Amino acid sequence: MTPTQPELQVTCHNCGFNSVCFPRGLSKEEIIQLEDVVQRRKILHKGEFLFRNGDPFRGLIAIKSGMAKLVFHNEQGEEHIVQILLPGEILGFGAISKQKHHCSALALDTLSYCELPAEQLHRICFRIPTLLDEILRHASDAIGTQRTQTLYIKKPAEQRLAAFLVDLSHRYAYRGFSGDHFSIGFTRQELGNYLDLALATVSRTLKQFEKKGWLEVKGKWIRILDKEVLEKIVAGEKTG
Amino acid sequence: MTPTQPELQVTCHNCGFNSVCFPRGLSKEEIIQLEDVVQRRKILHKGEFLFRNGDPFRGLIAIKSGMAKLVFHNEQGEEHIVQILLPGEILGFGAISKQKHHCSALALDTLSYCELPAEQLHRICFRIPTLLDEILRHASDAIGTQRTQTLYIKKPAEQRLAAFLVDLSHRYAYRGFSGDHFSIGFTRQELGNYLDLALATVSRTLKQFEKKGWLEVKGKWIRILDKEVLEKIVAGEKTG
DNA sequence: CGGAAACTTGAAACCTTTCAAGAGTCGTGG
DNA sequence: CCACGACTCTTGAAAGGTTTCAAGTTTCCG
Repeated sequence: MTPTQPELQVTCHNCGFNSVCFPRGLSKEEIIQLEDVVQRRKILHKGEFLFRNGDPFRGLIAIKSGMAKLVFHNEQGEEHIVQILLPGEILGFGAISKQKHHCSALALDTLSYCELPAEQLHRICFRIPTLLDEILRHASDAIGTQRTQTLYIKKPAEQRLAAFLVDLSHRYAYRGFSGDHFSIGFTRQELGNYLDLALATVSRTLKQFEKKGWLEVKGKWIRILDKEVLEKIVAGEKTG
Repeated sequence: MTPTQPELQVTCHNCGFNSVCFPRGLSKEEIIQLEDVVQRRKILHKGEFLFRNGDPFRGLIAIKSGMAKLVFHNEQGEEHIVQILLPGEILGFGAISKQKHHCSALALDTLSYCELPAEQLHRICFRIPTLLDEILRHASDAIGTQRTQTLYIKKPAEQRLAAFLVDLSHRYAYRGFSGDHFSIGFTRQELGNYLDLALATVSRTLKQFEKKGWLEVKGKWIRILDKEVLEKIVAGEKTG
């Protein structure tokens, strides 16, 4: 609680994400306790790493601004994008088990983040019992997210892309951004990698959605024009 | 600690899985404390539910014997098998977040299990600090498992099936069973559902592995004959 | 403004699915 | 103990969705 930059310092209690991030569900007093251990990290630029595969687990990370991608590298050196992370979202749970990262995380654009240090994690859970529940909830959410991802990969290209867009839209909206006009962060190549589609298929399907008037595509920016149809596509209802 | 069936009662400290299940990493004294809250449940028969989609989260479940499958039902009523569970494995983490289940779990054969009740979860973590770490580790493992599943779905049929078999083999071996001769639990239909392959493709690919002498297939029973080749397939190395 | 990177788009190739028919397996009852 | 029926599995052939390949077009950034 000794801000080094009084003017600029954002702490948990005055952070816009405190209802979705680490402090979710905590009382004002508990948030103040939490601030003691949460570290505000410096800014990263596009392509810089939050952590690399094999790094020791240093703590849970909350994205404050910008986007990140989580990538897994297999034996053959192929890169698989595992997750995309928006402001207000937390990453690092996968590394708790073995206390080291099995993925790399890197900035998709300029990014800032906070960290709940690993060595404090245990102690702070005991100091703030509510936090334990919240950490477990976040971990549980991470399982659900990953399961949803698996389920979508099993559907045809159209549904897969629609599911991605609808999911992103919800996540942006939930965190206070526009759910109708947002950046997908990924290039077509990366999006294809994430959804297990060829670059060409992503491009074609996106164009098809645009032709039908369901959305407007401008590079990485998407404007959702007909969310209901997209949600029907996700649900598997056929649309001419 | 008041066994109702002194002769038959298996408690954590004398359970064969206590190095992989809830008690993993706990001292003898801690295991005794844990036993106080872990409930031994009755036996289920094939097709009976451990819990159903929408049920309130009653606690984490550890399979003591038999196999279970975790299935998700989407809006259209399609069934997606999310996970297969072996003896000594834990399920239920996905339900912590919303305190209710989004999947159903049911016995693939005769099955017995233990439960760490939800209402005790918080308290027991405070009584046994080591358990908190272990619960977090198990949750973290669950994320890793689900991620691995997603990654395998992205590969061709051959690799996908090989990955499933090698994974199952490792998991059986890790829990003290034979890693070379085991049951896949699933029918071809279910295995196809799980791996996102048509029933026919599962059958064909399995037959192909058998023809090449990598394994012996007898209904649901598999005997691994050449684990090294299978692992090469998983890793993506081509094999004539 | 120019070059590199990202994206679009068509056509052929390919893996997997679907459809369908037949063989095998299991459990129950005569 | 064998027969029967139901379910499961195998296997072939055709259909289909995606990928791959490749050649343009656009966009981005120095």
